Amino acid sequence: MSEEHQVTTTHNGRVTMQQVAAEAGVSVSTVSKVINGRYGVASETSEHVNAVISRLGYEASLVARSLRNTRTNVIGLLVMDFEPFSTEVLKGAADAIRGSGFELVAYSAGGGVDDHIGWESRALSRVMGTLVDGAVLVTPTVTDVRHTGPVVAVDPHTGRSSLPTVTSDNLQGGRLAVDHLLGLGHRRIGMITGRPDLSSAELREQGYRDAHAAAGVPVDESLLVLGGYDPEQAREASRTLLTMAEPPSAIFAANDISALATLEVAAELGIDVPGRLSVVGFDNIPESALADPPLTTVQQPMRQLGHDAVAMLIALISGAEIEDTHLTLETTMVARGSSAAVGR
Amino acid sequence: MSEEHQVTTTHNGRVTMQQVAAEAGVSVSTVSKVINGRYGVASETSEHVNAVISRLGYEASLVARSLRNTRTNVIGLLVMDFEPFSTEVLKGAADAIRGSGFELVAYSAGGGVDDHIGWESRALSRVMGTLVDGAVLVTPTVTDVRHTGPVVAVDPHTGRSSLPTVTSDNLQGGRLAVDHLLGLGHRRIGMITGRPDLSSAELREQGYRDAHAAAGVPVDESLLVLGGYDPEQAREASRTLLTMAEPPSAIFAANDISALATLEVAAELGIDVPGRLSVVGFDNIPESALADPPLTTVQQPMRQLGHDAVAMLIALISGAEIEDTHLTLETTMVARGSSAAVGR
DNA sequence: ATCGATGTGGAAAACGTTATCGACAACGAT
DNA sequence: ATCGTTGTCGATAACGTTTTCCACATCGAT
Repeated sequence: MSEEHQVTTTHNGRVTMQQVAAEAGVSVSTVSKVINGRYGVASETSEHVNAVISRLGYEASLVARSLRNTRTNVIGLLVMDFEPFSTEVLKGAADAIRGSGFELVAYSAGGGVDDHIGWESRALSRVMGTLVDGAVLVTPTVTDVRHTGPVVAVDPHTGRSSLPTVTSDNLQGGRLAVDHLLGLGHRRIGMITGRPDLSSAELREQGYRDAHAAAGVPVDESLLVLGGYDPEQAREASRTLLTMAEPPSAIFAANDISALATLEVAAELGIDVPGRLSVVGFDNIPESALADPPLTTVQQPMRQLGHDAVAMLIALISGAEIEDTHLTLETTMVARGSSAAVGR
Repeated sequence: MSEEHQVTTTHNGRVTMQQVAAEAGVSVSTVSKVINGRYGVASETSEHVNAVISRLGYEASLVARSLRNTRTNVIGLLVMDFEPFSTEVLKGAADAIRGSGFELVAYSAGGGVDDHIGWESRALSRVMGTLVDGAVLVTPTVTDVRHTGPVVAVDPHTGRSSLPTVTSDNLQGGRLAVDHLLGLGHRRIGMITGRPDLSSAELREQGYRDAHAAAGVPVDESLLVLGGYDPEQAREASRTLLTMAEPPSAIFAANDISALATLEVAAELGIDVPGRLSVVGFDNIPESALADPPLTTVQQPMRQLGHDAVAMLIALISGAEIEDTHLTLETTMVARGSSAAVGR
């Protein structure tokens, strides 16, 4: 018996197309055709080659294939870190990828996050066009990115950006929160505002104003205090509001972090929540459900963000011309224990 | 001025090494040497080439590089789906990857999960040796996998497996839970057991027995009822236990899912928890903290699992011979409102 | 002047695929 | 008999890197 047919594995341990061809007694061209179902191979040989393939357990090298073709059928999702927000987005993205013919891989910047600025650009240019056909960028604040290919940003804060974006409707969310409080009878509503450089903060504040305007309630400017999305600063702001001569009966914080700080300050001052003070936050982070009392807040549709981002990305990759590349998704109220009717 | 230096981009939009070489007036070999810091190129030309590289924004194609080299310096993490458990593991893995020189990518099976059996094998053989140097497998139950390279499984259930495994100590966790109840004075402790085919269930039950033995409390076999990790079956089991002639004062469920079912049944029957019945679960899923009352449970060190799995994988990739390839990590008690001293 | 060192650069093969194109046989039609 | 036609298959050139090896020049020493 000839030992010619002996399968010699590569140093890698992988079976290569060469080996399949040799074992089947045909050329690599033929094997390739069989695999890709190209026309021009007798059904007889096709079956034989397939038999050899499964016997040897051959799997095509994705790397070689990607080098030859330009498409990889993989889309990447880049996150700075796996915190709750990006994790939820990731889940939504995973849902959307089903049956699309694409695969999803998630990259964390973790590897070498020496300087935060520009990591997106670098990570992107590394993978784009070689490992993935397009990318979803999940980032706290989008710095502008020179992109080599289709990119969609999921960004809770920036809003408008030069690249296609899916974001949640911060304006509507702010309105929702304040409408909720107005509906409970509150008329003096304080607000702890967010980071002034982020459009999300600006929009949430605008929502606060719009809700007041729509209800015909004048805004007392002294009730808006800067919290900067920062717990310490928010604590300070809460103290300012709650020790006023005529303190508000409710506080809308631009951020759950800030809202939780407000709850702490209220507890320190012996102010009962929601008896004497209602508090509403924004984001619905996991801690909020566990707070005492559980925090009423505005929920961002995080999974939906991920879902719509990959849907949009796939459309872009397929060469479709999208009319509006800025999607904003609606937020929802999550009413919990920290808000109640005024003067109860 | 000559237009020779005009940069012609590929169809891909990427700058290639050819273009850099042409622009710099050297050969591709030289460019490659400069990039990889090989010996044999004058510092003068080196600087010049580097200047051209940054001017053109060149980034090496990872695909081509991977095809040539056998190492990719990427490790993959395969999950069936992004549920809470695998997500936490992922976070731990991301932590462990920092500064290791590797990058982490996460694959979800989502793409084509037509048949669940064997998806691990197929996904693995697709990426292994071409896209990644090794993989961490996060899977509900490890089916044995023919692996082409270094693989570490993170498996909450199977325990012993042919491949290197990181798992949590189910035996110790079971003891912990029952010790907690014994410490509260309970002497008749029911158990809702898990799926009999999983070693995790077996070990948790053994922990139950060990704790009893250590405390010198005899085990009443009629207090062990099969729950099978399934909510409906667990509900049934709870009813059986709570309607006995001499019902237990506490129940240890092999699973948070089962424990929550027990809470529901107790509520239906008008049994006060923790007044007349203490309940302890296992896993600490997110819902448990939100249950009424919040569930006392045993927490698996999920992040640590991920962390140790990549640490082990990196060691394996580096060719280290590991003495013990089966790591089991300790669990911890999370005491919440569903357990209290007996007969309070 | 000639010979080896030494320093610098490029040509070419290889990694594992896929696509193009041509070779060759078989065969029915003229 | 000759000529397209059709069906089957294989050689070969890419894709963008890295590495090995060879060529050439310069220079100090005999």
